Amino acid sequence: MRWTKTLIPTLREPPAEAEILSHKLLLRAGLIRKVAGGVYLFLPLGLRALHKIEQIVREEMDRAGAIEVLMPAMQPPEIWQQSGRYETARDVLFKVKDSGNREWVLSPTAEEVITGTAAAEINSYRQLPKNFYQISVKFRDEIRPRFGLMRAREFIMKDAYSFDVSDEAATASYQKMYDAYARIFERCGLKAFPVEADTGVIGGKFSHEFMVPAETGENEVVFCEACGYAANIEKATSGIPKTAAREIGAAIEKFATPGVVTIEALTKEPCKVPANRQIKTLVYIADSKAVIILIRGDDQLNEAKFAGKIGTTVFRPASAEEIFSSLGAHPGSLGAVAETLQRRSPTRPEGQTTPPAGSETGAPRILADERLRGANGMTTGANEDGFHFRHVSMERDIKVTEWFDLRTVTAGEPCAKCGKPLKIRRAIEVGHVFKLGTKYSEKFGAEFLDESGARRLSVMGCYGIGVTRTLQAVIEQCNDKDGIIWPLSVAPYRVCITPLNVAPESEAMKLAEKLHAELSARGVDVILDDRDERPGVKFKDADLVGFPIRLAIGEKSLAKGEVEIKPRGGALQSVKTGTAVEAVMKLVSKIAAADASPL
RNA sequence: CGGAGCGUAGCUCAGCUUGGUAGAGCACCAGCUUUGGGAGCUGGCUGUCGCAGGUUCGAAUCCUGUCGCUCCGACCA
Repeated sequence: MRWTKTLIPTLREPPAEAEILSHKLLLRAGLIRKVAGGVYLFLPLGLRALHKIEQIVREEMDRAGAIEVLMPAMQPPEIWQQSGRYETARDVLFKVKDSGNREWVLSPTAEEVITGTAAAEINSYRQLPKNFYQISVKFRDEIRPRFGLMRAREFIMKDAYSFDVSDEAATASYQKMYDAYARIFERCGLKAFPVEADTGVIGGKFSHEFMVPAETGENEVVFCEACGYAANIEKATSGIPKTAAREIGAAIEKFATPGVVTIEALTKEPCKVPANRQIKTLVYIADSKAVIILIRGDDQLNEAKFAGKIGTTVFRPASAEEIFSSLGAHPGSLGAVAETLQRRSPTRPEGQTTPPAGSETGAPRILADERLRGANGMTTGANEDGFHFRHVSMERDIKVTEWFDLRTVTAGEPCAKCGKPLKIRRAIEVGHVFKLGTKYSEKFGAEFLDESGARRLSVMGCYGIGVTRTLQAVIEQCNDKDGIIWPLSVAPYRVCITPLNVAPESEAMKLAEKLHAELSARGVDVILDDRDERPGVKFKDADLVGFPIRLAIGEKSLAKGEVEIKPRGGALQSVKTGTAVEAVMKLVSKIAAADASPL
């Protein structure tokens, strides 16, 4: 390819729309352009890099035994209602209407379509296992798209769906994908690592996310360097001890706390109650009902864990008014001591716009964090503004409906497996594998007949890779002050030939043409910078775009019968013109070996 | 959804407070010079000042509305 034949609109200055480095580089290097918020155009160079990643994904998926299909981006809402995700995923589901006012769903993933297809087409255990995958445009109605390709409304994703005869077989399929993912990201030059993850709106039994460490990542990962434990903070647990029990038997006692409405304030004079002896009371509205959450004063609620326990994704913190109408006090004086709840629950003010909080019996569900189990001598709000209780015993004074792990792990807590201190760092989620079980098989009747003629449900798994996000993650991880440093495997072109004189009859240009032809013939992606620009401009652009190898042909070295070969970010070497092609091939091998070196 | 900020040339931005014929740098075009790390000089092209209303003799500038973009928040009572 010749530079002047394609379009590489590099920018000297980063556009104001870009905040993080990889986004700036995507724009500056002329890889993408924004068409609308969260919606991007891939320019020729960006598309080439994207295709390289897609090809790696294809090769590894094929190698793992998956088969490629292509499913529609627009899907009938009925199947989404059938799976239940029309409701549970409604916040992210993109919906459009056609001219006949018929509604369509723009697919964020394709469990519904593929499971329906499997139900129709797979009838016998002889046809299993199967793993279908596709690489296609996906849609999410993001509340707030940001960071370029990181969180976009429209993006490219590889999604795969496995069907197996048994739980054990499904676990094997899961493991195959897990291994394939590790290879895929390694081949893309990414230092990605798997972490235990929450299953979110996809549902399922367990899952792992593949994470690329990056300060700009939107996920937090808890990990243990000693034993290798790693989990998304939404899922992570630790070996932190439960709250120590204190004097048994002290009677519960109300005391005045005028103006004290925060955990922090209660720790100070005159109350002086340490945060770890306080019970924090939170109120959420889940499926239009109030749910009380109790966690220790010095802990923080983990909403993802909470969401996983209550069985609905439709929830939000209650407003101060809702809280007052259901508990009789404002935030800051809340508690779950049984007598203060019974007093309120059965009757409710007339004309209330908010549905009465609580279950049929009138008592709200009370979910408590495991760390509070058995705690006594605690302090909590009295459901009366300006008053708290002390000497509260979890068991004696509070009727906890369910105990769960609801708190968020913090750095330094002991690892649950080995006891060493946990660390936390930010990361970009580039892949996610789920063991789904039979959740979707049941909804769509994906059954088959086993050897004995019995009807059984397929056991499923699903597996996603954010292809466009992976592209940006590569840039986020591979760059320096001058621009991108592409791994060989993903580079739009591996070699950039830079003649400093581009006059057609010049010796430099003739040699450039010859080397371009020879390298192309050897199967190397190569671009010839035939622009009539000053050397500085061409070098700056080559660095910005990040070609792994630059081959410069200037008068000075040409006079010595040499050309210059320089790996991006590495040392320049002069070689005789006659050996230039071999030298480049050797350098390609060397870089390839370095890229593939153990992480 | 709440809050804040910003919309002026392809890009980065000034001008707005105090209303009076639209600006700079880079980019682009032409010419000359230059030619190994984003060159210099001369000349030139480039605008729905986001959009719609309003105030005014006159609006990029003031007012209202609206759309878009960016950031923060939407657990920690």
